[in-house]
Amino acid sequence: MQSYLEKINQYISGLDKETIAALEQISDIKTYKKGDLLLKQNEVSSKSYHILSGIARKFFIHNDKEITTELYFEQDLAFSFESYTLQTPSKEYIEALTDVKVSVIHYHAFQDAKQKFPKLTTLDLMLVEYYSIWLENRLFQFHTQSATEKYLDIVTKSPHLIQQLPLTIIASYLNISLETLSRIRAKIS
Amino acid sequence: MQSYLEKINQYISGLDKETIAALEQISDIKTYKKGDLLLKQNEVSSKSYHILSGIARKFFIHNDKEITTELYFEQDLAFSFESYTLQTPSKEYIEALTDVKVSVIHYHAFQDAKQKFPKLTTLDLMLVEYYSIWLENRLFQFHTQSATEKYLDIVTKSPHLIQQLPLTIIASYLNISLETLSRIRAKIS
DNA sequence: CGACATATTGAGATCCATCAACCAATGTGG
DNA sequence: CCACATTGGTTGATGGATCTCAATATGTCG
Repeated sequence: MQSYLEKINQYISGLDKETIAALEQISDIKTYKKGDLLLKQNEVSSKSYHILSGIARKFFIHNDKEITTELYFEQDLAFSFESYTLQTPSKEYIEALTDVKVSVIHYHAFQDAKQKFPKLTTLDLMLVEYYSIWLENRLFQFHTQSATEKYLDIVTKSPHLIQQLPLTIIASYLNISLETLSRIRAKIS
Repeated sequence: MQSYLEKINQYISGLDKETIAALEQISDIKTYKKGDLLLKQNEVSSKSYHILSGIARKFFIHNDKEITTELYFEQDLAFSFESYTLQTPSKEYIEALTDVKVSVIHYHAFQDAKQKFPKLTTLDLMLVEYYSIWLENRLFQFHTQSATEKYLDIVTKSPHLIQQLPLTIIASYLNISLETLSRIRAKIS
């Protein structure tokens, strides 16, 4: 997986100048404040946000409970996949968890660019493949791991999550209650 | 989602003869008997199986328990996504649940074909997008639904599952125990 | 300081898994 | 074609993981 990200980055580095120029031309730098919503529920996700700095999350509300589906750090690509791909209303919100700086590309601009620069289709494919594998692994987690195991997993594999995010968000990302998470932490240390 | 499948099928219908011929040239019809393994754990998933008839499933074993991750019916595409994409050993098995007839395409043959027929890259992208959305929705299920809700969901949305598969498989697909599923069914009817 | 968000801890309830016994249908070898 | 094994499903008893509700503590910021 790590190496697949490298492969993607290599692919980007190897793009011709025209393709890169086309990408830059349709990109737009924006900033958001902590707490701002980059995408609201029922809105169509018509832009992709490449995180340049800061942290964001994607979440939805079910039975008055917030469930975090993805956390975004520097270099990540944020958007609601289903909404973006089908151009239908989003079930999810995207929220800035800190002040955030992003590079924005509009859906339609990117679709057009793919027509003119076929290498962007290949890039798109690689990115979606990467996301699919990530999704598969997350499903695998929910299929096999207990609350404690899920927590230990991010402690070892993604310690930056724990250092930079409130437990409320972590719990909602692991789909366990804040209380359970608190108890797990007490027992472990 | 339904309509996205239609869009994909339309795209295939609209392909030029050369592209279609190239696809057919690298396809191979094969049959498997009920119980046969189309892919074994630790094997690299080097072929995709387009199901022409019959039923198959993908599963892995965790703590001596089989967990079914996907069910394949006519027209579905069967392979272990991560293993196929990264060409690394598969965590999962693919098993024929009935006698099965498939059209097989080798990974490398398809990669080559994409080089020569760029429309296949677009097709590949659409298929992976479809799979990502499917994965997102499955994750959504596991995040939000109880055992009973998951069961009712397939009763209403995929009744053919219940008609054609033993409860053991259904339970393992919903990630609940066979006993729990049996009790849910008893309570409902 | 006061107010609001964040985290901890306790008690009780709930969902579901596990273990075990049992039943029904199917099929196979002698 | 019977006897018995195998597969698939049901039902009961029990326990564990985790949720919910509620009270309390800690932290942070205007």
